[in-house]
Amino acid sequence: MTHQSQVPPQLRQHLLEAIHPSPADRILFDLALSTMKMGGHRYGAFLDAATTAAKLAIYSTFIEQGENIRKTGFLYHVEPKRIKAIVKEIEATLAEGQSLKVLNSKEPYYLIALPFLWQDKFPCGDDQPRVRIQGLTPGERKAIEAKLPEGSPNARILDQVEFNELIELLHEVSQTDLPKGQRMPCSDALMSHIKFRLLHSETVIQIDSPLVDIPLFALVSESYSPKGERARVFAMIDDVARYFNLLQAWVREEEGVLRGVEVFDIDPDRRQAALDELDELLRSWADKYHQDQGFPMVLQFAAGTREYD
Amino acid sequence: MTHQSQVPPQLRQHLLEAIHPSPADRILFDLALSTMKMGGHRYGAFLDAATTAAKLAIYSTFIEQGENIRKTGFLYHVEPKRIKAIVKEIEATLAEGQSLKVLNSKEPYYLIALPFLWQDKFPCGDDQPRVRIQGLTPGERKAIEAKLPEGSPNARILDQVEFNELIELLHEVSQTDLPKGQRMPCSDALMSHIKFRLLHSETVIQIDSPLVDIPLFALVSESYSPKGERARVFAMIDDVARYFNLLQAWVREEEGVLRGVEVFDIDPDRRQAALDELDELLRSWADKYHQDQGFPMVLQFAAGTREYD
DNA sequence: CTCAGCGGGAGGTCCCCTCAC
DNA sequence: GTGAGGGGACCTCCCGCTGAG
Repeated sequence: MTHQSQVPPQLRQHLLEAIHPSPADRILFDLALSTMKMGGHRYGAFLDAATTAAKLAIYSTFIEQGENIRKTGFLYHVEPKRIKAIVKEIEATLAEGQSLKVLNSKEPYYLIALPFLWQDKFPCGDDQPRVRIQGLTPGERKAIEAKLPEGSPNARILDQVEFNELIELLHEVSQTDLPKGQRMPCSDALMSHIKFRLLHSETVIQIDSPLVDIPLFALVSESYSPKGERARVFAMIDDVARYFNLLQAWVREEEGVLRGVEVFDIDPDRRQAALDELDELLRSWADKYHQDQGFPMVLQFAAGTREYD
Repeated sequence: MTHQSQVPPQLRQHLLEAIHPSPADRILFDLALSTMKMGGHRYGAFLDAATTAAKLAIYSTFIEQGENIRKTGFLYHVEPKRIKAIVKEIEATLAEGQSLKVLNSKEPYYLIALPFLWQDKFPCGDDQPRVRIQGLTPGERKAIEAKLPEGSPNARILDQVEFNELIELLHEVSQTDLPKGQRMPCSDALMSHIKFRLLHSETVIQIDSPLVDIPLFALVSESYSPKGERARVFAMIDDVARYFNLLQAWVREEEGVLRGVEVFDIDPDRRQAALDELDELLRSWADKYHQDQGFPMVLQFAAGTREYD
């Protein structure tokens, strides 16, 4: 997973140069990469989330325009019929909870929850055998268990059927919040997708042994995707969302908002020292003005190589 | 326009609390508001742009996976057939220029270009009459021209037909880059949308006079949407895109990247002074380390009210 | 067995129309 | 001018099936 989850900068650059996207397009592209490639969300899930965002924008305008369907329709080039359906859908959500398709926190539930549910449903003590297939000698069991890498969680090795059922269960659980109308059945295609994601991310490995005629599956990681990188990607998305929010206050010209961009060139040898100094500078500035029970503030900053001019 | 282009914070808050979106969803929502409500893009244009972004993400993975259609399909839960079509579409774009639907720079061309094209095609000298309708006495002309607000650009007042033709021309021009296959005809619905946008933003006003039996249209602004706010919205989108890019380098743990968030509380009376000091602090830090011909760097920062914890 | 291709259903984006208030 | 209907075309996201290798 690690080597693929990195976006190759040269390919990204190549694409961006050819398409010449606007800044808004670049945000969408970066967001798609973050959520789909790194986060493991489905293609359709990303599109649904974008649609939901646009629906919310329409709804907010609908309210501002005095609940005028026609005006809202003209503003965004949407049919009155559709506006009405969107408004109804959103008000249903406001009234009785989630029915809009959004990107669930961080990553799809059926991926992140798998290690926990596996260990919960198929635990395995240190001295218990991990393989529970009938008709194997202790030696044959050990041969299969020897294929597990170091540090694998204590969990039973499952056969094809058990593994499929586990995924199916996870998929069911992940949809409990959704209204009955728009639940996706756990189709073969979806099952293959989830399986592939788990194997590709090296959360699970497949063991093919000549001793058994069906493939076996073993949990080899405590969590989906490398922990450090996942945490950083999540922090990145969070930072961008908050930064976006700050800048909106700046656009509205509210009081107590500062926004700035400093463009400069630097001696590469002094770069790290400069960044360290900056870090310290900002920290001490925040400390200097911090006062308990005061007005809640946040300062965000990022510095690095300048790519767009 | 000015009062509507502001996103009402309380409604935004209400929606966000009810939906409980992930940070990625909030970015999408803010982006939808910025491009659609403030930027004037169509609903469908935003969805198309989001789809394009997801297609690019798929394509980049396709390349990384050694051009393996099936693997890519499994990773994102997309049919091989569809992958193939997407790859073909993107490679056509890479080879022979734009064919993907993106959000054109800043705002839709048919809106921002209108004031310029109007003044270009229907200029009007200071001493020339702005109304060129047959059968009006000079006094009647003056009565109509008196309805124009102060500071209106020097341009002729158009009748219904001329105005429609102008919009149609603008729409044609805005599509010259697109391949023939996916050009939208200037339908009645689209025409109404564009007209409504122009009237709503107070770029154009409609004049109904009992002296003439058809409605007249007058250009009353040099540019679509308030200039200052539009500039700030554009800067915001640009900032967010660049900030996103910086953080991706941070996620990859590249050298020479600094990322930080400072959370603190402040005495409201000292807030402005603190922000002024911070601004000066960062400026002098950048000046201190600036060196011509050095390594290109950028520092971005934003500070304001803390809303999400 | 895998793998490519084909058909179908559901739903959404577009377009246009009429009729009552 | 607004709301509430009707219609149809087209595309895309999903699914399942078949037949060649």
